[in-house]
Amino acid sequence: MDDGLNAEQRSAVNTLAGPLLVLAGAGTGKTRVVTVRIAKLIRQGIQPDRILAVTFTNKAAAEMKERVGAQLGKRLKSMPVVSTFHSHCVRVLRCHIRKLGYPEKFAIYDRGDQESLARGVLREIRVPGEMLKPSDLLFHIGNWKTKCIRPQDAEAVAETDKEHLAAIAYRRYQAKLKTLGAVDFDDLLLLTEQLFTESQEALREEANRFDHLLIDEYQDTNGSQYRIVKALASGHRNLCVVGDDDQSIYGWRGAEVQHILRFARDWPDATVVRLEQNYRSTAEILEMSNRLIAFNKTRHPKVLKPSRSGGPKPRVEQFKTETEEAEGVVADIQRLLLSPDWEPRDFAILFRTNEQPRAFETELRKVKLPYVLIGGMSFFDRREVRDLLAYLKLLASPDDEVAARRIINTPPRGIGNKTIEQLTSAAVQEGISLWEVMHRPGPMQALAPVARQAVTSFCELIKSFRARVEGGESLVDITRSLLTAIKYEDDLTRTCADENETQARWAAVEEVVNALGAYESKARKPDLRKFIDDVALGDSEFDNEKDKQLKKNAIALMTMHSAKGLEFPHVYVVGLEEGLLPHHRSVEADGDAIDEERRLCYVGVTRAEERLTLTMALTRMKWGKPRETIPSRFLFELIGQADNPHARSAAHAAPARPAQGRRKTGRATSTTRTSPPKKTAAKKAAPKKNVAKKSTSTRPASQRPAGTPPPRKGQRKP
DNA sequence: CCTGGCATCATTTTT
DNA sequence: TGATGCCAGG
Repeated sequence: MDDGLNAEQRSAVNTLAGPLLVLAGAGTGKTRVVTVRIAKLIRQGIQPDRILAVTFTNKAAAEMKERVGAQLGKRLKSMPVVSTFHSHCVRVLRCHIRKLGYPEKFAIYDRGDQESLARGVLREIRVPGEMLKPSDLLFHIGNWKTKCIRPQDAEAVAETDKEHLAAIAYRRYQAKLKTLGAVDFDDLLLLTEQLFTESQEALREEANRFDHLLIDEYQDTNGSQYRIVKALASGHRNLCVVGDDDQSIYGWRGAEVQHILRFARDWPDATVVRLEQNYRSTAEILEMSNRLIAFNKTRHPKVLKPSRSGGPKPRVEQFKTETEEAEGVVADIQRLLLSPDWEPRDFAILFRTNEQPRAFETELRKVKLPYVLIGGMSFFDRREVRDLLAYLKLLASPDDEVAARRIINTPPRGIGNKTIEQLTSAAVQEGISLWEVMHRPGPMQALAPVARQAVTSFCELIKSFRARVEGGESLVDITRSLLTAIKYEDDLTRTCADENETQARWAAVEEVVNALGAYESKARKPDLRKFIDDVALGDSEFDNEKDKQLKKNAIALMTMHSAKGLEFPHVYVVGLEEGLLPHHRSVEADGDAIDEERRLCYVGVTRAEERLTLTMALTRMKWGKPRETIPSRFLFELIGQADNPHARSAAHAAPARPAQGRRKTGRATSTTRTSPPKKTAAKKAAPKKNVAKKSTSTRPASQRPAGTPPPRKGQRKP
């Protein structure tokens, strides 16, 4: 049954017991190995539902489920549990969170909710916006949470004024979450971890639920996840982790490559299997990729070996502006699409930041090529979607203050800021929720009669619909009638500039209703809260939509982050410029930030199966102003001076470069390049490169001005 | 209380 | 450039 597996893959599949680390390079058939392995476990008599596979994204989970299903046929009574960390933690917490003093029906706050909450907290403690913005606060809280620093300890570690302020706000934020019976994304992990340390009973119960634990994308686990994994696996020790340290791109979210790097130390009897045979990309693409990633200092050494030969050479293209970059790329795609070999879905344009796709979108629209913009959590950020979800949340959990605030006066029903202010301060004083305070005679009497009336009827509205939910009526019906009751469509008509916008927004509302309908018809026992959880965790019907989008025959536009795990015949990695691909935040940060950017770039280029195009713009609009750019250092690393005369000449020219500072980029690290690699040269003139091996090992020291800040640690191991 | 206009502000990646 | 916040007028 493991026919067609190579030796490496086979050994990964056959090590069924004990700790196993699979170091799977890009395009080495990792998913296949994992699914075959799971299937094999089941064939050996392991109960499917005693296997827990944890993936990083919902998409990956869905895919894995599908493939395991395909391997085994549908006649299984149960299926392996495939879940993301976050979803699994929700499941665990729903059972045990009482032990931590939270209500069983806790609400999950997404980013938008967090922001509202943060805003409220800052208002309450009267911190003016210029001293600490909600996003700043969340940034700090996020940092602390990923480092497991509790609110009460944050002040001790705070250094700057902002941090001290944030520490105070953090206490309040966390306390508030708790009284509201809500948890944020980080809490899901943090609380699970806490649960496991505080309750042996809960830990035992959860750990005993499975005999085999499998973690995909292990390089992206953060501290909490790492400890949760350890806790769950230390009993049976049947832990299989799969990942590629070279593709660790979530350090900013607390992921630590160290976890995968030291797996063998954590589990001394671990088997380590390397998958290096790449089935995805042409030899030349791989050569570039290998050469690039070799500049990173800390990694499990591995070199991807090609199985494909031939194919067009990877190209580097340089344009004057980002508009021309978009035009150039799109024109190239258009040209290729003339051939019957390719269709739109074979193309992907990968970028670093979310402002980049704009130019490509307009261009693609202009020439009427179908495209999909993946990611960009735009859908849930849309006003109308958030509004409707807030109503649903309020129906599901009465104390959801953030939701309440959002829709208490949407559409306008005569509850203005002043009223809300009064109610809030009363709630703070009495230490109760906004919802509760609306039922206290005292604070209510203090309101102006008109406002009081408005508040009362709002409460009635919510209560009546909540009763219908509890009565078990169809959620879709309830939602439809709710939308009618609040005259939401009228409100949209009123507030939108034109009819198109109204329609678009209403369509989004309908989409939510449809998703609810889909959920309702699929779920055995539909539960509004579960639906809302799924939406918050990105595990909803919407994602199926997104997946369908990907399957739509369209050119894919996405960030390199969201491209992980995907592959396309034609890949355009765009915006290879200093400050953009090594993002300036990473350039300024010290430590391993640049290495992560390099990994990101590596992820980008290794998506390409057939043909890779790297592009950059010589000037790029920033904040409405055109700004000169500098070619990304990765460009030089990718090309490899040994292979390309222009890259070589660039390297030779380098000694001149330390005479820098003429271009006022303000950063000492900037290399004052005057002649970036010429596209034609890179494209055509590249001589046959049988010298790749040599070129990987030596990055001329001269290429980077000596002694410039980001110390080149890029010495690769022998 | 609501709205629209003006100013200001900040620019990464996402479960 | 675009998103958001604040203020003044309705």
